[in-house]
Amino acid sequence: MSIQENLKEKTLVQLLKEAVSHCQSQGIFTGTGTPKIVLEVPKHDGQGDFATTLALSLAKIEKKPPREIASHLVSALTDQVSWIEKIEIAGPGYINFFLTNAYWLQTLLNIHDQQTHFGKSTPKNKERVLIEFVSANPTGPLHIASGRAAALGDALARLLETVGHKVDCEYYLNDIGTQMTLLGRSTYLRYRELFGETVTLLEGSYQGEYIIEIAETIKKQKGDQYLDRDEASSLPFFTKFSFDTIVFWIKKDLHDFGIDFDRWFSESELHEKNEVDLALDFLKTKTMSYQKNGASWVNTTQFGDDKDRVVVRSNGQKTYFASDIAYHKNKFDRGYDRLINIFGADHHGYINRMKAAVQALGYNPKNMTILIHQLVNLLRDGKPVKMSKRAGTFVTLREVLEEVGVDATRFFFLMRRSDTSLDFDLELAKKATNENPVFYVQYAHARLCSIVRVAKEKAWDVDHVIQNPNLQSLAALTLPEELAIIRLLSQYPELIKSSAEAMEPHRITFYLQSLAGLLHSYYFSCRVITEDVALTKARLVLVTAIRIVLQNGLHILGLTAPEEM
RNA sequence: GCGUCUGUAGCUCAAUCGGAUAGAGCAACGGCCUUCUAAGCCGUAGGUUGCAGGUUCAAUUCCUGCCAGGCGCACCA
Repeated sequence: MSIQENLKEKTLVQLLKEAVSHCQSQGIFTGTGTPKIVLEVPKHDGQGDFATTLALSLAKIEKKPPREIASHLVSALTDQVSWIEKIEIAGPGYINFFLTNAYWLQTLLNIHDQQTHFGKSTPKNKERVLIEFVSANPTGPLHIASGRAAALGDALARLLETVGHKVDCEYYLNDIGTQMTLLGRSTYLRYRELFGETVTLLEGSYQGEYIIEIAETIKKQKGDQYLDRDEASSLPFFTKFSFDTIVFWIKKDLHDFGIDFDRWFSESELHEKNEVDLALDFLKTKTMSYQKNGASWVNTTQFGDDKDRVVVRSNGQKTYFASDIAYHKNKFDRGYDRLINIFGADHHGYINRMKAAVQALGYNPKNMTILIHQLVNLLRDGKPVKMSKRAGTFVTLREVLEEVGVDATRFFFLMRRSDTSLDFDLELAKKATNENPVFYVQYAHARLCSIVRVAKEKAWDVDHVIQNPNLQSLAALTLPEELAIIRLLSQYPELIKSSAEAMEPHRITFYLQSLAGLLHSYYFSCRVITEDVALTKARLVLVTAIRIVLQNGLHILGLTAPEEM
């Protein structure tokens, strides 16, 4: 890690720790040991670069006023460190640290030194992570709600990789079962209809236009050869053809959305390899399952589920849950340290039963994280659009991508915490193209590129300037705006770590907006390219550093960083 | 009824492990292009953080109860 981070993380904390023990050895403090020392970046100007609430938390133990504790601590901090400008006690007992400009300028050197690696880190425990997401049933094109899961899962994967984990992305395909049969029959009926037959659509059958589209393709390719055959012998073909077509669409939609899964895992594969039976047998030998009323149940209640769950129905059919158990066993057996599942809120009832199942299988449920994202409320002109795949009334991800654009759609989904529901107003999203915050961020990047272009046109050797920065020349950066930008830049690595820890990519969108805001403001008030050679060089280093951080952040979100707009 | 998520400015949302004066964008109003991209900048206005208690030096944050909304509670997938 950077020298600077070590300074902040270790030395400042260390100094405080030493101060505490010093006070204790002098008998000023009666307690023993040190509480956890937290450094935070104050929200307001004039409160220092870092602050600690150490004195506040010590107050209770020592039974002394926090400010008094603080002043003891500060006088114990006699060890003079060159990069501390001054220390103040403020408010109820905060200790505020003001650091020298030179300390901050070091950040710019780090950024230029690390480039795309700035913000990356190495975890204490590197994990092999499998993120399963989207996994929508392949019975129709992806709709917009899947877009949220897709954007979230992909950003999370990039984020976890940035902090040093090995991440694979997987899509679980439900390619067998009653839904598949229903899909095949829906297409089959539409096929007959194309030859002039009057058909009665099945109860609950898929009725979207796309079914007719698939039927037409079959008609084109196969003519009337299925017309005289009975349904039973035709169905396997219609089911497979429909499935293949839809999976092709889904892959294409996701690819165009910037997401390519490492693996598409078929449910049927589990059955072919007998893994479902093996998993159920395994539970039986572990006495985690039992027979009741002719069905086979897993005792999930002992691990916190509301009720026990059926895995084999009394008619002999295995439930979906049985496949899920086998699937998760399969995942763990492939050697992953951590499983992450991203579910829509309509599946939140599965959390306890899946965790219980994992535990019944003998794995630690803590190694499986189920992330719930609340649903997307689709609106059109403020009025809710009811979506049903079967009725064929839904808005596809593709439609939104074509109308709103990939970057804006991704950003829109990632801007909100995943556990709040999200209103997606189609008219607003289209109309708001120019107002979407993603453009604000991307525009900042484009502006920075423009500065570099102009500088080069004016014969500045920008590359040379950037490649050879040193603290001395950067000392020309003295404006409060410039230092504010640098402080924000220096927070980037910590932001990435905490976002990854919390699995909350939305924090990055807010960070990027703040950074873009500072840049736009700075751009308006200060010119980078001036007659002042030293100043221009220093500012070129600054703006290119901003550009690197914007690029790195946008990359994690899966967005482009355009050079021109 | 039980479980779960949410409730913060007119709207959509932030708020670092419980910290100082709760912040942005949009919408509204008033300014700024002869100078590196005006998809921008500056300013004004906007709040009893759903309600009521509790915990403590400190609560948007934690706890309890209530109110409102979303979602889920199958031998469906």
